[in-house]
This record gives sequence, C-alpha cells and structure tokens, in this order.
Amino acid sequence: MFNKRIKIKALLAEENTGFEATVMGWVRTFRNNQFIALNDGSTNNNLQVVASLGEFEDSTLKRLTTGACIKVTGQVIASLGKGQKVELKAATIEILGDSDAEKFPLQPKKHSLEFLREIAHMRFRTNTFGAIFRIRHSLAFAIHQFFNDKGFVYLHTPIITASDAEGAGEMFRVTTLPVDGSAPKNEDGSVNFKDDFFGRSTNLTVSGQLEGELAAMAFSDVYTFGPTFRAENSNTTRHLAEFWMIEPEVAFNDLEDNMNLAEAFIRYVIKYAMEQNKEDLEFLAQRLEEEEKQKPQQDRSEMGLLDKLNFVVNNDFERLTYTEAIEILKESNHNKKKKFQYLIEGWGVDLQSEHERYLVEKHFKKPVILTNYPKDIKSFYMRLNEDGKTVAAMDILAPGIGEIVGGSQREERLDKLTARMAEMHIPAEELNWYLDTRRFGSCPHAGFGLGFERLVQFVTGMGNIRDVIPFPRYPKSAEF
RNA sequence: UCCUCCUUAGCUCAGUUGGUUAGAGCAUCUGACUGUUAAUCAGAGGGUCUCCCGUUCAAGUCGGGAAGGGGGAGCCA
Repeated sequence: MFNKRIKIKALLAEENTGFEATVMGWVRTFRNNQFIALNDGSTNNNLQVVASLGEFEDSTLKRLTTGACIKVTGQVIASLGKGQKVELKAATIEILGDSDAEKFPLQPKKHSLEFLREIAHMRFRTNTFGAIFRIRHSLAFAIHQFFNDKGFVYLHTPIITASDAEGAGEMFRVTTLPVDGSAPKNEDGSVNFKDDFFGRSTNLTVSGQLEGELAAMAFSDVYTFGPTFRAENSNTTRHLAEFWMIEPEVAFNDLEDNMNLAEAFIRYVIKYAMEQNKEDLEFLAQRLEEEEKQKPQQDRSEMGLLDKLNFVVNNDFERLTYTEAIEILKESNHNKKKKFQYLIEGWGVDLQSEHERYLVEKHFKKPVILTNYPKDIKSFYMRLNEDGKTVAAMDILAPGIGEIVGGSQREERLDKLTARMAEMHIPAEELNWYLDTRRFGSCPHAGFGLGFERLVQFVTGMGNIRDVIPFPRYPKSAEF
C-alpha cells in the first residue's frame, strides 16, 4: 500500500506474531472498556485491538465510540482470549475522527434493511453491506477479466444519446433549456430544440446495444459495461431508474453461440466471486438462512445461497423454446387446477412472471434459457426465423430474480429489418447510421444485455435490488 | 401506474371490547465490574402514537383523506 498502515485483512492473514503494526479503521464495538473491534472495510472480520487497563487516559477511552475512526500502533500478539487468533496490543491510540454515540445511527445490533436504506450513506459500515459491495466489486472485475481474456474490446457507448427509436423504455431528457416555460417554441407550440445544447432533443441512454453493433462490425467481439437509465415508473424489487448493464455484441455468432457465451459468462463471474469472496458469501448465506427461518415452511427456499451458486456453476442451464414452454405450462397441473392468475390457453401471449417462476422454480429448478419467442412480443432488431412468426430471441431466467439476461441474434438482412421497422412504426431515417451496418458488409451477429444489479442480487441472495447498488435511484428517490 | 399490507422511543416491536400517567428488548447516559466476543449487572433519561379531517363525553385504538415505507403485478435488465 501507499502508507505505513497494514490492512486488517492482511494482518489477520499473517502467520507470525511479535511485530509492530499500525492499523486504521472504524470502531464497531468497544467492549469492557478494553477491547476494540476495529474494521477497515478490507474484510468483514474485525481486528481485536486491546487497550490494556490503566494504560490509556479516560478521556481517550471515552471517545472510542461506535463509528469513531482511529489509528492504532502496537504489537501483534497471539490472542489471549478465544474467538480470534491474533490481536493488536495497543501502544498508542489516536482518534482521527470522533463519532457522537448519541447521534450515530448505527448501533452494535441488527438493523432492518429498510432502515439502512434510509441511511444509505452510512450503510457501507455494516457487515451486510460491506459484504455486498465487496462482492459487487469482484463481479465487476471478473466481467472485464472474462471478456478481456477472450479478446473482446471494451466499448464505451454514449450516455447521452439522440436516438429514441429503440423503444427499450421511457427516457430521461437531457437539456440545458430553461424549465420555466420560456424555452423557444415551434409554431405548433412544441419545444424547439434547435437552440438546445446539442441542437436537438437528447436523452440518457436506455441501452448501448445499437452502438455496440456498430463496433462489432469492426472488432468482431465487443462489450459495453456502463450505466443505463429508464424513466419507467417501476416500483419493484428488481427495477432501478439508473442501473448498470453489460452488453456483449459478437459478429458471426448465432443464437446458440450467444447462449453459450451468456452461460459461460455467468458461470465464470459467479465462480470468481465464490473464490474471491468466500467469507463474504458465507456471511450472507448465514444471514439469509436466519431470514428463511422466519418464513413459513412453504415459502422457504430449498437450497442455501452457497448450494444455489454451486449448482449454477456446475450444471447446464435448461434450454427450451417459447413454444415448448407454453406446452409445459399448458399441461401443468398448476394450469389445469387454475392456480395461475393468468391461465395459459394458447400460443402467442407473453409469459407472466408467475409462469416464468413456475418454469424456473417448480418445473426445472434451475436457470432456464427460453428461445424463439413470437415476433410480435419482441423488438424490431431480432432476427426473423424461417417459420416467419418467431424471432431468434433468448431470455435467461434465474430463480428468485426472473429475467436476468435478454438477448438475440440480430436481423442482419436489410430488407427484413426495414420491413419489420415499418411494421412497428419505427422511423428508419432516424436510424440511418444503424442501418448502414446492414448496407455495408452486414454479417450475422448476436448479443445480449445482462442487468448487473440483478446479477449481484442473484449472487448475494439479496431480495431487493435497491440493496445491491450503493445509491439507488428509483421513482421519488434520488437521495445522496 | 394498479392491488395489498404497514407507520407507536434512536432501532426492533407489544399495546385487550375506544376509558386515568402509552410499555418491553436493544441502543444512549451514569455507576459497578474487568480477557471481553452484539460483555455483564444496577439505575436514569428518552414519545405531538406519521400528518390532516371526522365520529364520540372520551381516539394510539373507529371512519375518510394525504405522505412515507414493505410485498406483489405491469414495463423490463
């Protein structure tokens, strides 16, 4: 490191004792006027710092409150107590930052996730969120490593975009025009964006896919990993207005290649987190297990978090077509006994959450890849199949989360693509730059989008997506 | 946006058929103790019962509305 302190994770891993060390961190608890549980975020495990009786001023000890930041120098010794191998016998304690115990919101006790969400700026200092965000980091790192190892180019697609034709969702407008009604108007009363910063109407991106496709037509293999914005009024445990998305786009891949890539990718990053964040995952698994005990028997999940992750890493995902899925659902006892709120009667309707859950959690009990959906319920850029009524789409459904990946082989044939756009009333002139890929050296290609937070949810087992991003953005909420 | 549940101390929650001064555990503070592991023991302080309107002799409790939050649905990643 770049200073003279040793990180607590490194100190706890030391084989030897009997050397001097300096640590810095935040007090979790101060027990018995003698034992400081110190945490610096490098690990969930605290270092026990011992302030021997009579060796420190009362005025110093009084300031060792939960949340205070301190610097301690002393001898690393084998612990005299149970519960930890080593401890630091303090020679000097310096208070770097006081923390008023009467006002500091985090107490040495269990807090509800709802309460911690209200103090998101402080929740990093809890074991649960420490574990979650270290795992989030590992997953982000593993994503780059996976693609880098395979020769992909990391492409930075724009965050401000003029394209509003994709229809992936409602967009946030980007403008420097006044909002008090004095913005320049067209003759018909609409705002004239000619005088706006970009000279046209612009928004925050809802997807980097179309730009990704442009680059894939040159580098063959690219991926994006960046923030994405949706101004949907979604109030659920798996939607955010600002979230991070990973979008690989690969030239010469067909739908099957696309599935293989997605599956290998998911396995790789989960495996990486399991290796790098063993203790954090064990902590979260433990936490989840206790939470499960509070639930009635029928609502409990059959597998613990670690079993679930191991299972995903070691088993193939179930692959089936939309048509096969409809058959399974239609013939299911669940459907026959009318337990679905929306009964499956025929081909062509979109699957509801309850149907996806049934397939993933009840029927197959593993992640499922659904393919070849009816063209009418999917996007314009998905490749039309031979049958003329389905497209080469794929959705990966994960237990407890639902859709984690949405992807497709893209329509590379210009005539088919423009025909589809006309059908769906998508103005071709606005996407001329996109259509150029089909005009000049078009090629079969495929890609997918993976919601990063949903991946983090799956790996950490957290039920609410607002707990796996540091500062969540959702309707009526943009605090911190 | 729709459905549903919730809102009482810093936190997590009790609070009976509407009835004197609204309780507990933890946290905090004070003291004791001192090899503790969310230390323990004793004591103390801490409340506009989310807000507004209504019913009633009387509302934390009943009714209506608002705000905030949880869960589910839709949109999707």
